[in-house]
Amino acid sequence: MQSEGVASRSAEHRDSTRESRNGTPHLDAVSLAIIEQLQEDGRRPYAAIGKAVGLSEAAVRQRVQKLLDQGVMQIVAVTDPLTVGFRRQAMVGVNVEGDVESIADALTDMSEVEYVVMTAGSFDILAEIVCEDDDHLLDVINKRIRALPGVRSTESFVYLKLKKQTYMWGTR
Amino acid sequence: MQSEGVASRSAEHRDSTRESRNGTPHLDAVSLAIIEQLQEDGRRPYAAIGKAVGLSEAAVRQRVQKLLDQGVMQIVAVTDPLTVGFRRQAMVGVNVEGDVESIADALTDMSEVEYVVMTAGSFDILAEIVCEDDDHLLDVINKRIRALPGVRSTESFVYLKLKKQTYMWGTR
DNA sequence: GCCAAGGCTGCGAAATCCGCAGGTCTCGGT
DNA sequence: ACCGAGACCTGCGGATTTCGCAGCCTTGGC
Repeated sequence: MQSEGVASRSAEHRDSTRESRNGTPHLDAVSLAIIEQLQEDGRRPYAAIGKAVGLSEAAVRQRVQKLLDQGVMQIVAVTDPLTVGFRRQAMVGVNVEGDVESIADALTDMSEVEYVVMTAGSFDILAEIVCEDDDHLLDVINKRIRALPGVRSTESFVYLKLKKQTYMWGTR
Repeated sequence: MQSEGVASRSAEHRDSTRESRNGTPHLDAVSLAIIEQLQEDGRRPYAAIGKAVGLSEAAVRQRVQKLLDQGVMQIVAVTDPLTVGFRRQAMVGVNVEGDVESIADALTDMSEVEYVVMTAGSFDILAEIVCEDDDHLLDVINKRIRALPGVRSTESFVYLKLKKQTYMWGTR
């Protein structure tokens, strides 16, 4: 049953999370509600979530597991690295000539890069990087990122202070 | 099994999280190790974490609760709003004349703003905003942000595709 | 109509969470 | 020096939650 092959047969039974064109699943209202619950508290018991969204404990558990497996969401601890102590952080705007996506992929492969997004505007890509110290930061930006073939230019914004960080879209 | 814990029971004074001048607590190695565990899996059982860091289940539970209460970390579900479906996202660079922090606070108060960071570079502040649709996005940027007294200029980067999003500083 | 697949429910059994009492250590006041 | 307060840890039961699985229902293909 581990088909997972290309298999894209049109055979499409009903499914709370089915694939659309690029492989990103479409979510129904119940899954959205479950995610909202977990955005408030990632450790909330399945039974409590079930009560809130109108499903049994087991059903919630299965759906959560599926959302996790599909990579639609992740349940994790988030912190402000600056608060936690060591490390330098910065956002880097990148301009690319040629294939933007391949550069984005290259950035994604770097362990120091935590966040990569392709954008419209005066930057093609924004990447957030977390480093040990200034030397490390400098090294990543100047030696690694600027060295990528296709990178036309970069601009850096070193983090001074994180003011807000939430994950509550949908609940307001 | 000699729990290879991180705890070094001697040199350390008491109080695993004590305040420094700005109110941000200083964390000891054990708390860092606990956070690392929860960055891998926010639902990992306390007993398993305890085994990994060399503490009892109850001790881990107390520390996690404290870290949560202090706001040092949060355990939540994170998603890519673009994947989840609706909503437009953008990063906005802001230039300020006068008090930067008060503008940052004003941005923090907006529910559409999920992320605010003060930076060094050609922007004073970077803010990530999540909106219902293009109209909403336009409204927030032009009517709300630009209207703030002290905002000299803004530049927007509309998100096209999120490529990477991790929370694993410290584990590499 | 029949069958396969996906999803939901309803159980026990196992594991986890929770609250609390009791012990140790350090600091600071008397 | 003595003693109390505060912070932290451990060790327990008991309440909850998680887990795995069998069974039922519905949908869509053949």
